[in-house]
Amino acid sequence: MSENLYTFENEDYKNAYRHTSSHILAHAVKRLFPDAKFAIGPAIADGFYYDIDVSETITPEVLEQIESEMRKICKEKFPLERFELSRADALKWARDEDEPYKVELINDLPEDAVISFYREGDFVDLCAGPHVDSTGRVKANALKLTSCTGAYWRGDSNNKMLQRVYGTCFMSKPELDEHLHRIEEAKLRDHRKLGRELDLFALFDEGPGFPFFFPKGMVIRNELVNFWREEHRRAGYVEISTPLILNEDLWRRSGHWDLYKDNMYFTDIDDVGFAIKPMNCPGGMLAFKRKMWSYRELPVRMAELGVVHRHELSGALHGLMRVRNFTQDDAHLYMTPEQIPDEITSLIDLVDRIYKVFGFDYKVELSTRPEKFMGEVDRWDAAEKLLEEALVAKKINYKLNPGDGAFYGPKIDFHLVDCLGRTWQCATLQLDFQMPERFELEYVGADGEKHRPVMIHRTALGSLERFIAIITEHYAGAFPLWLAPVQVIVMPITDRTRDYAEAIAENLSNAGMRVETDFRSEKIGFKIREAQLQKIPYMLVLGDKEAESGLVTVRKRLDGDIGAMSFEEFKAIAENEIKNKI
RNA sequence: GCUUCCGUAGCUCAGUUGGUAGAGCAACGCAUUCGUAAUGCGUAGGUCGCCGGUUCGAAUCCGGCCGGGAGCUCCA
Repeated sequence: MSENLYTFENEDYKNAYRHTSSHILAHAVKRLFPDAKFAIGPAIADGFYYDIDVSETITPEVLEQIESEMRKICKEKFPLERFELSRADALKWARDEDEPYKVELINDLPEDAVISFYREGDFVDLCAGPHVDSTGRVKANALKLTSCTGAYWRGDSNNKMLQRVYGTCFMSKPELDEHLHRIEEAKLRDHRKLGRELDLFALFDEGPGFPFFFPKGMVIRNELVNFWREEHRRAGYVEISTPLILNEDLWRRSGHWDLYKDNMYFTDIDDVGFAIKPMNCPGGMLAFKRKMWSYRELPVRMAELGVVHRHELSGALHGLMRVRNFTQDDAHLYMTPEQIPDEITSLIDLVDRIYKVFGFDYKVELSTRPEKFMGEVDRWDAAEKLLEEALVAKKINYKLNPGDGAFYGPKIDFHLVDCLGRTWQCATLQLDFQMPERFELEYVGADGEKHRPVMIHRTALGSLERFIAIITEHYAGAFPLWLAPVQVIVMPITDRTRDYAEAIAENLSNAGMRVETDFRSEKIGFKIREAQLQKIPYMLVLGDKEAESGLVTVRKRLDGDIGAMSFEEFKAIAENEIKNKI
């Protein structure tokens, strides 16, 4: 066996170690608050948690008390002893201990399950294990409780909310410190902070969930849209635009009224009910239905940068990641059934091509029929199979999310990761047999008969807002040249070189570059500092030497001073960088 | 929406047991003309999120709203 068996390089050991920590947590809570009832307490990616039902409110001060009690338990070095009970005895234990959540858990175990427990000192917990052999294995000084929040029992908002205590632990204090330091570093690239510092975008109290974009944020947004348009033009898309507000009847017909009403905003026009669109598809259906289509024209790929409004729960809002007003880079594809596999495959390729430009790593998930759904079950099964086959054919690793599909069809989602490791759904690809039925979409086939097309809903970026949030964190605000709001800042060292600097700036501007000048009577070090903090990719430092030689001295955001060169040479470097999006 | 914490100048934050507000940065003005991450001096800026209550007196205590953070639920 490897000598790394008892280190965190061994995932099993790490999980056992952290799982033991969660037992120690429960043990400590039990000592301090004997009336506490315990739910579940697993190891997770960065640590562990335990869901607890206890009358005492667990404040940060209480968290510290629990933490020091945990340290004691570590030092008391209780061995962890496993034992098994019959179902009847296990239930008797849970009832005697007055642990109603454990009773439920035991009752839910399969008929043939082995019901095991772990004992450490006088604390016993229902648990499948495994654990480390002693509470003394857990390093008392490398343990930290990080937060306490609410969490519904079994993740169901109809159930009681318990208190979830999160903690983390490592095998040594330096590793814990490093972990905490990493989290602090990550917070520095939070898009909400960078959005304010770089003057890109913000949310105000006056519009919770309704984001503002400022001039520099709009540059990024527009560059993104230009890129998006070019990629879609090449992929055979046409672009449309549909209204923000449409008659209520349309939403009844689409099924949104029945299944999505709680998330929609409404208004009246001349006493007639209208809805503000939460999705672009119904409008897209009307755009498709405007004329009769021939099979020769299919597949039709209609894209739309659609502004949608959704009444998300206030607690779900999160910077630009989760808002109530956002622009989906939507598209609806209409095709014959035979064309489905090719279209799915080329969509997966399109998303991959786009994400590669940003150097993203993404996770793929396949979501199937939800509880609230439209249509027939066998149609759903067929659609799910098609999506699965496409993923398998492309050899893509994916996670299955049963019951997580849209109400009109199953979907493949692409998730990107934010600075704190949370994942956000961006691209989505949804197969839909329902809308074409509801809206009676038709095309004329080779046989001269009318047929019903199949439809795919999809986004590539997901929403401009979320995507901009993700790239802001991904680049930590240091956007590549093609996206940078200010690409070059021209800084004369003294007023003597102001005219020269102005001329250079004008030439750059005429060459299509986004250029700013800094003519303030500040020292060059100060100007550079500010430009660095604004993460401007190129700084041109122009003094007497440059004015005389007709050159420009270039400073790069990352590499510092890269020396003097001709204006043309600099322009060529910059243009190459922009063209290749590096 | 739920649990919990929070809300003081544009930003980051002080403000001791209730006695009606302070710093740094930014802004503005003046001086400085400087070679790769902070020149100096000065000026201005706040109904302490909002509403109500307790009190002789509230940024501070209590209640209700609004907004935010973390998480749960839900989702692009």
